[in-house]
Amino acid sequence: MAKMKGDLSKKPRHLIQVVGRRTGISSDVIRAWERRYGAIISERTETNRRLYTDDDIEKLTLLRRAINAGRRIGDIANLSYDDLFELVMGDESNSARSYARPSTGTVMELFDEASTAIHEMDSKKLDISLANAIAMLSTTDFLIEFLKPLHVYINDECNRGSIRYIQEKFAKLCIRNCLSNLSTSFRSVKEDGPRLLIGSLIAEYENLDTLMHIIIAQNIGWNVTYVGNGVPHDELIYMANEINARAMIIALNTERDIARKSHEIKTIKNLADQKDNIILIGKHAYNYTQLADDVKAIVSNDLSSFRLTMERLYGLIR
Amino acid sequence: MAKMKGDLSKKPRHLIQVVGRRTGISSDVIRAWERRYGAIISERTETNRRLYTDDDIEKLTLLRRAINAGRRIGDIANLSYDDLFELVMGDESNSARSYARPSTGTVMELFDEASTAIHEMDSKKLDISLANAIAMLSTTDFLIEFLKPLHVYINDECNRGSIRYIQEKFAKLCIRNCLSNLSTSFRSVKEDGPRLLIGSLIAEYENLDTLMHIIIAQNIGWNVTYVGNGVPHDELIYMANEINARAMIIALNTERDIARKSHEIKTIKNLADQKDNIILIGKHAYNYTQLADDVKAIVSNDLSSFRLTMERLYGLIR
DNA sequence: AAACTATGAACAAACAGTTGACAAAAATAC
DNA sequence: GTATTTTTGTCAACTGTTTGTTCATAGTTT
Repeated sequence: MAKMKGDLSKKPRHLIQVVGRRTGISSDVIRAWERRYGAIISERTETNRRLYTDDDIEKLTLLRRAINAGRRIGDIANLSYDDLFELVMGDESNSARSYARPSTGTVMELFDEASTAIHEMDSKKLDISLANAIAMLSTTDFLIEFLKPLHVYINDECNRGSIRYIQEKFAKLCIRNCLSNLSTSFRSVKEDGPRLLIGSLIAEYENLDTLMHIIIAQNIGWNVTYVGNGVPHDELIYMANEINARAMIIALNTERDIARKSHEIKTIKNLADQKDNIILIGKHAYNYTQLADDVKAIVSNDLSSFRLTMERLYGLIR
Repeated sequence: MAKMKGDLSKKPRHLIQVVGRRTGISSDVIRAWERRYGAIISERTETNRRLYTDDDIEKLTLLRRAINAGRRIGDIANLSYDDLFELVMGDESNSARSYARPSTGTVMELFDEASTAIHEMDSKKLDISLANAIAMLSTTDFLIEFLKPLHVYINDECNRGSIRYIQEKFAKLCIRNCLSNLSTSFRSVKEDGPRLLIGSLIAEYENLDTLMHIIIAQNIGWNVTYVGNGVPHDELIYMANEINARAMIIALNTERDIARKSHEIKTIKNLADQKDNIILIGKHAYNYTQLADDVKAIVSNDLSSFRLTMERLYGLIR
């Protein structure tokens, strides 16, 4: 994990399409911003293709967040990263939060900062670490390179006994909090993306991984409705049909009641209007591979493959 | 709050829409105030768009608070910032005890908006309603006049069967989300308030009411650490001592295991460094009145009395 | 060949500005 | 207590600006 930034992040290596997907800004718009305001002027290949760096992506992400908060692109396009950052932070919190920006933002340092806060049980410090990580990293990197490893770390340390149960709890609540905030800041990005229902069946617990999946789906452009854990399958069907969900995600994180859940998933498949797009995620999703084959559901075992799956689906639906 | 003001805050850089969002005053009104009373005369861009400074936003916010406190815009629009500030401080301290200020019309409308969103199962809409309510109301009003009734409403409607289980779940998750955001936006307001530990004992569920209590405590100035539900009492003691908590709040929302919990609360009382400040909140806190007398804990049955209690304690400690 | 990218022009929707009108609420007069 | 005037938020009509999207044309990649 923890690939050092630095090396890669300065290298122009992303095609415009990739940038579009990762930032949620269409390629046309990125080009228009360049043409009209010189917002991001990228390198080119010998054949004139635009190539963007990770930093470009981060700036674009900030620009989009600023626009979300009511800014006009023309006014902010050529602000520096720092000014933009300050602006976005001000906009997104009605009462000005103060973000302490760490000097150098490698994933490792961010990680250390967060784990120290957990050991010290300092929720304010942990909050700030998480906010910093969001600010420094692109959303995908934040989740995949930073938060997911942090989550694993917490579980491991707790199992090893080097942090206590209550530290695990408090840390996970801070993370949940942070994911909530992130989710909210993505909510109004796309005018009206296709709707996506996320939940888990009875005998499942709430899981931070599920929340991370939500962020990724929102980041792509889905309009997500999350209904939490332990939902009876007929309720899921009802809601999916009512809100005209174009896809449904079922989180499977325990090994209990696999038989019953399998049966329920089949029922959902049969009764939901959108029969085609059921995605199974979670620690124990692999137990349902056979079932998934039978009913043509998709099993997604990690965040990266989930992102690809949801991007593909998003493309198909539009 | 340690952000270097200076450069940026004097620069006119906010469009009217942004100002509207941040102050909760509609653009029409901002323009009307300028036209009629010269309240805030902003700079313009070359193309005649209004551009406001941070200071302008603060003055507008003060104006709104003054109006909330019963002033007339015509009388106060061209006061200086300092005069306005004193006025508002005076007004708000005089009426500080009566939280019934918002015209019922506003709250009603916000309430309708939210309940419609719940019936329609539109999480985006519900999010926006909640955000609107936060923008329109003071934090206390938001919680006591708006969110608490909404919470009760959801429970009632679900019991009556007029909304379904899944609607209840999704609505509560949206509210939780919103409370998380609110909590984050309060986190760094005060530099370092006294620390407060909030959690619940084993055999308790997470409850939105608890989250509302967190906001209120933060709003007063406490530095809150929330450890969630179902925490063993010895873990609570450990953490309280480690972080040097000046008070501990225990949420009691079920009627299970009252005897055991009573015993655990006694143990906490005996072993925690700060023995004096234990506050019992929640639906079933009243079951512990006798115990509270014995161990000199405080029982708080509703948000208003909780606010008073925490204010008093805050005053005593500082 | 199909999918992707670049460019510049054109377009439409959303937004901001101005002015004037209106109605509900609040203040004042009677 | 009722009638009036004043205050104030909202809205509509119209003009101009900003900005995302689309199209036609042409080049590149696989």
